[in-house]
Amino acid sequence: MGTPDFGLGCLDVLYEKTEVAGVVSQPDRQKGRGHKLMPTPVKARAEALGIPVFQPERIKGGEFLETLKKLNPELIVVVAYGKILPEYILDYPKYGCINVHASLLPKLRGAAPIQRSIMNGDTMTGVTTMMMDKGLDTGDMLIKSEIEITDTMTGGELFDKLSEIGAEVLSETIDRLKDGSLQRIPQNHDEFTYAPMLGKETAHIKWEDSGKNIYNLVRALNPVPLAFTVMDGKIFKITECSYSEKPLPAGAVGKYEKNLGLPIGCGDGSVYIRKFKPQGKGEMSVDDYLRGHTIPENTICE
RNA sequence: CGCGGGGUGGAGCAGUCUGGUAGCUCGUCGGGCUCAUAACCCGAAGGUCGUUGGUUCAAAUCCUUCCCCCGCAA
Repeated sequence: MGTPDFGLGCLDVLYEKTEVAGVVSQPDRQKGRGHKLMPTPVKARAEALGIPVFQPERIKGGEFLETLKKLNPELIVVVAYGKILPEYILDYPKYGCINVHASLLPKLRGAAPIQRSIMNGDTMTGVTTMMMDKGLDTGDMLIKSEIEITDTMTGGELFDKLSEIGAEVLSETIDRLKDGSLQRIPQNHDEFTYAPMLGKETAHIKWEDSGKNIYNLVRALNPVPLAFTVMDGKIFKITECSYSEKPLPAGAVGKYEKNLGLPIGCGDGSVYIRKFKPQGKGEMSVDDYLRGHTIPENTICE
């Protein structure tokens, strides 16, 4: 069971190592301009591999139980599916339900561990496989793999790396499940943290925050959904920046500096914007933008 | 038919409302100045104004067809 790109590597692993009875993904949603109906990435891959796909609108009710009985799985693997599984599903397979989670549990339980780890300024993260139980990412851990987060890594880069590692960890988990050497390690429930879903306001830059936090937010949300600010009523999505101690009032634009970018004041100094996406435009350097536009000093960003 | 913005030399824009010589800041190339420079001065090249049809003496500009890009939304 899975929905976004993150699950593709895992699906391939399962396809190689097991007999995949079926794939469950979220229903297709209207996406993009013109409300076009787009298949989820996992669905698209599954169809390409010739695996039957199921997209129940709700899994709590009895309808899905019918499907489950028909497929009669010995094991269910859940990778970023996006719905909470009721107990009747968790209890159904002989070998239980295994989840691939993109954090070092018990840290960052929840929906958005990848972006949150960068936003928090963490230097290490990883992937954990676990036996699912009825709590939110609270089950016993199976195999864990760590990775370093560098200072410049973006959410997208980390996403790709973790997605690779996720497939490797799942592969090992499956192997050891088969040879019976898998061991369950309970989580230390006193040390957990949450990684809540990213809402729209999460991406809105709060200029009274520290330069480092804003920098982390910008790279965590790159390439999607991108951290943004509002200047003169227009949205600017920030794609590349740095921070310094140069003092400026929070949210106020300073004088453009050729080698650094456009400074905007924050809680403990200022953030230099080097590249951004003005509303209705593609990504461009601030330098290019200023050839055709003027951003007066002391313009306030909200 | 969900709402909205846009397509003008290589880049970023102005000009469109109120039709009348294709403009700005850069970049590129050539030359000059300088110990020197991403600085400064002089000069040059480079544009079917997204596409189709129409109105007009005359269309980047007004009407029309289609294409493409993007923001919101979901």
